[in-house]
Amino acid sequence: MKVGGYTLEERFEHRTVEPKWQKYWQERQLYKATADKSAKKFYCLEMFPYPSGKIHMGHVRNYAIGDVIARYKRMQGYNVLHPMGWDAFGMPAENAAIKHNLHPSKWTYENMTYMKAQLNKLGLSYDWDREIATCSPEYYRWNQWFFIRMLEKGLAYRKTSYVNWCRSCATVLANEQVIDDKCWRCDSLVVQKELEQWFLRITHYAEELLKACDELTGWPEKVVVMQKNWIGKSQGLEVDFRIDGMDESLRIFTTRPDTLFGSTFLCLSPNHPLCGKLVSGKAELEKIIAHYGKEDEKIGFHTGHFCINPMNAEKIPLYVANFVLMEYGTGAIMSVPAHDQRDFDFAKKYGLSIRVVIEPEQKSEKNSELRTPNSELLAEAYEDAGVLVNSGKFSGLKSDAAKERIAEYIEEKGLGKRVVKYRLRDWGISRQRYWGTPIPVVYCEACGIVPVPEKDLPVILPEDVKFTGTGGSPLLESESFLHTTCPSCGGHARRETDTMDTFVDSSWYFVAYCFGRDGIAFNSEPRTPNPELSYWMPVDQYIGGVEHAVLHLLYSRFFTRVLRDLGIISYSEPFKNLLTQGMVIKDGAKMSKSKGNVVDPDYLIEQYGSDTSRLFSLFAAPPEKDLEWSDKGVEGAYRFLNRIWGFVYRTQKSLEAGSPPGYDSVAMEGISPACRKLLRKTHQTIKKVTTDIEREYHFNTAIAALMELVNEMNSFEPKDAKDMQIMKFAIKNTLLLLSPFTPHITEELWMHIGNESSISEQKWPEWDEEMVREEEVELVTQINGKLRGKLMIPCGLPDEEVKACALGDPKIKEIIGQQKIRKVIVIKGRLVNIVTGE
RNA sequence: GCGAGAGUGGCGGAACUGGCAGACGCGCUGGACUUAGGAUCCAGUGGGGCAACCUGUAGGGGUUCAACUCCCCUCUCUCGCACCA
Repeated sequence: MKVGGYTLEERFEHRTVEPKWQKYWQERQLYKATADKSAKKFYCLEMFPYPSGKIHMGHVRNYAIGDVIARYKRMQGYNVLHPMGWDAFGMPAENAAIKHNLHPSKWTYENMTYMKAQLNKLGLSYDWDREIATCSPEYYRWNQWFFIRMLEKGLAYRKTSYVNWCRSCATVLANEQVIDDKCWRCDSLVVQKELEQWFLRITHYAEELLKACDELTGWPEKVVVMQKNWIGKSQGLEVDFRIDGMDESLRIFTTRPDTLFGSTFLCLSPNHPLCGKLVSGKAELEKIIAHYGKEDEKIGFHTGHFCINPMNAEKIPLYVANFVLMEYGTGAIMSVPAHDQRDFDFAKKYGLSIRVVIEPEQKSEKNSELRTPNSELLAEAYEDAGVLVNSGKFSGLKSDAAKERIAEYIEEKGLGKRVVKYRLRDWGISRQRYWGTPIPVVYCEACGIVPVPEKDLPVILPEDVKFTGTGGSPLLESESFLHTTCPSCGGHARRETDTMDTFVDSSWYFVAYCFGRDGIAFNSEPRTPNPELSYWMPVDQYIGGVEHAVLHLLYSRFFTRVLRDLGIISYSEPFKNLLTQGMVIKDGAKMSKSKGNVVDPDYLIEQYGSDTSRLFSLFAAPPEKDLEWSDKGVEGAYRFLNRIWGFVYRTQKSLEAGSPPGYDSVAMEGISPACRKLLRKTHQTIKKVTTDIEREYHFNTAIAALMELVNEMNSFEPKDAKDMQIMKFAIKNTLLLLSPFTPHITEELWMHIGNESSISEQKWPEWDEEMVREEEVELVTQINGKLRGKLMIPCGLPDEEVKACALGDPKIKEIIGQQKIRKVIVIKGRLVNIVTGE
C-alpha cells in the first residue's frame, strides 16, 4: 500500500513507535538512580510543576532541555539522578474547590495523574520512584519539622506588622511576591494590613547570601545581580540630631557621611513614631500619609521644630515628607539638597537653603557653574564624589577619606555609629488559606505559643472542611482541627490555622528527591550529614524559568544554609549550575490562555509526536533565549526525522547484503575520496555536537550539525563493502548523537540496525582528532582586505608556500598588475591578505 | 533614572580567542515525479547589476592589513530594580 510516496513500513509512525519504547524503558527501569560511591554522579533537575491541569509548551521546553542533559550525561558515564515531582499545594486547587465543589486534594491528585501521563508521553527519562508531591503528609511533615527546628534556633518568630495583603486571594504575600504593588498571582492591587504573622529570619543570612553570590559562577550573571540587588546591602552611618528645645533626638541613616555639613534640613517619614509628638497639624499629616510611598510629587511640611546639625551646630528645620520610607533606614533622613536630587527638588519647592559641600576634583564644563550657597546657580544636585568644601576641619578631604574621618568623629563623640543595612526583609510565611502545610504550633491559654512536639508530626490538614469562598480560611470552621490539647500542660489549646507559604515546600524539595522510595528521613540528634544527600547534592544542573530569580532561588539558598546549620548537609549552595530558559512566544507574546495564543502539547504530540516536539523546541533557539513558535518549524523538524527514518530504512537492505559486520570506524587509508569525506564529516560531527552541548548547551547548533551530516549521507552512494561500512559508521553515530534529543526514533532505528540493548545505555561516541582534520583547505585570497580569489591547497603547507600559491594565482596576478606589494599576511588554514600601495 | 542583555536576509537563527557574513531550518522561485500536491526529490535564494563588479551585520565616527566581533558617540527594543537616603 502506498501512502504519500512511502510504503507504509518506511514511514516513521510516531503513534506506534513512541509508546512502544516508553513502555520498554519503563519496564526495564533504565532511568532508576542508585547512589554509588564509586561512580561520578550528576544531579540534573528541572523546576517541578504546579499541577494546574495540563502541561504547557513552557514545560515541554523546560523538560526537553533537562532530558537532553540527563541523557547526554548518562551516555558519558555519569550516574545520573533525574527526578520529577509536584509543587502541589497552592491557591488554584482551593479556587477550583470553591468553583466546582471538588476537594483540593482530589483536584490536585487528578491533575497530577493526567500530567504525569503527559510527561511520560514526552519520553522524559525520570526516575519516578523518587516522585514527590508536596501536599502529601509524608512530605509536609518535614516542612513542619524544619519550622520547629527553626523556632528552636530563633529563626522562626512571630510578630505583628504591616503586611502585604491581597484582597482577591484573601491572604498575605511576601515582599518577593508583590510586583509593582500587585499580587504576583492574580495581579490585583496589594494593600497594607496589620496582622500577626510567622516570619523566617532570612535576614540572619543576608550577609552570607550576598557574599556567596560571587561563588555562583555557574549561574547566569543576570540572576546573580538580581539576587544581590534584592539583598541590597548598603553601608553607612547613623547619626543623632538633637531636637532643639526638647530632650529628644532623631536618628537618621546616611550612606554619605561626607555630605553631613551640607545637611540644611531633616525629613521624617509620616509613619515615624515621633510624628505624633512633633506634629500638631493632623490634617497636614493625613495628606502626607495619603501620598506616602507613592511615586508622585514630593510633598512635605515643616513640623515647626528644628534640629541641630552636630557637625556645625546649625539650627535646621525638621520636615515631614511623603518620600521618606519607614521601612528603610531609620525612617528619618538628613537632607543634603546640593548633593541629592530628591532633596534638591524638595528644597527648591519649599525654598530651603542649599549648601555645596562637595566639589568635583576636576571641574568639567558641566559642573563648573556649581556654586551656592549665596550666589545660587546650581541646576541640579551634584551626586558624585569629590573634594569637601565648607566642611570645617574636614574641608579638602576626598569623599572616601571624609566618610571614614567623619564616621570616626561621630562615633568618638557618641553621636552615632556605623551600620550596615539590607533591603532584604524577613520572610513572612503565614497564609490564611487551607491548601498548604499547617503551621505546627498551638495556642494555650496557660502556656502561650507551644510548638507541636516532633512525635506528633505531621499535623494533618483535615479533609472534612467546607469551601465557601467567603469568610476566612476553612480551617477556622473545622472544630476537630481547631481544638486540641496543649502538649505542655494538657489543657485546652487552639491550633494555628494559618498555613505556610508554598514557597517553603519548594525551598528544599531537591533534597527530598535524594532519599528515593524509602522516604524522606532526617536524623535526630546528634545529626550527621545524610549519606544519600552527601552523595547526590548539590544539584549539578538546575533548569527553569527566570521568573524565580529572587523568589524560589533565594529561598532555596536560605533553606540550604539552615539545613547546613542543622547538621543535615555539609554544603551551602544548592545549585551548582543554573540555566534559565527563555519563554515560549507566539505572535509576539508569551503563550497564555488569556491571549489565546497557546499551542496544546497534547495536540502536538498526537499530530507530530514527542520527538518532533522536542526537536523543534531545542532547534529553534538556544535554550536561554525566547523561543518563537512556528508551525512550519515543527513541520521542518518532523520532515528531518522522516528523512532519517527513510534513509536508514532504504539503505538497510544493501547494508545487510554486502557489508562486513560491525559499525566500527575504519582507517582513512585505502578508501575513496567520497568515503574519506563522509568519514571525516562523521568525526567532525561528533566533535561539533559534543562541544556545542558542552558550550552552554547550544543544542540548536548541535542539531544543525547533525542535519548537515544527514545531508552528506544522503548524497553518498556506497558502491562496495568498504563504502557500506563507512555508511554504517555514519548511521550509527548519527543515531547515538541524536538520541538525547529524540530518544524514540533513534531507539527504534538503533534496534532496527541490529542492536540489542537500549541506545540510552550506549557510550557517547568519541571523535579522532586525526580524522577530523581536513586534507585540503580552501584558501581565501584578499587584496587590501577584499575577497579576490579562492583556491584549494593542501593542509599544513608552510607560510612561504601558501604565500607563493596565492601570489601565483593568475587571477590575483592580473588584479595586482603593476601595483607594488607592500605586505602579505598569511593566516594559517584560512586566508592570505595582500596589501598593495606605495 | 539605575542595572543587565540585545539589535545580522522575508522569518527563526549561525559565525570559537578580530580572518570567506548569512551554517542549519522555515519561507519563496524554478524543475522532476504526478489525475492532483499543502507529499517527496533536485536546483536556486541578502540587496543591486546581463556581467566583471559594487554593496551590505540599528546609525555615525575610530583602531587594524582585516571589524557582526575591539574603542567612542547616538538611536531602538527586551528584562530586572526603582523615592533605599
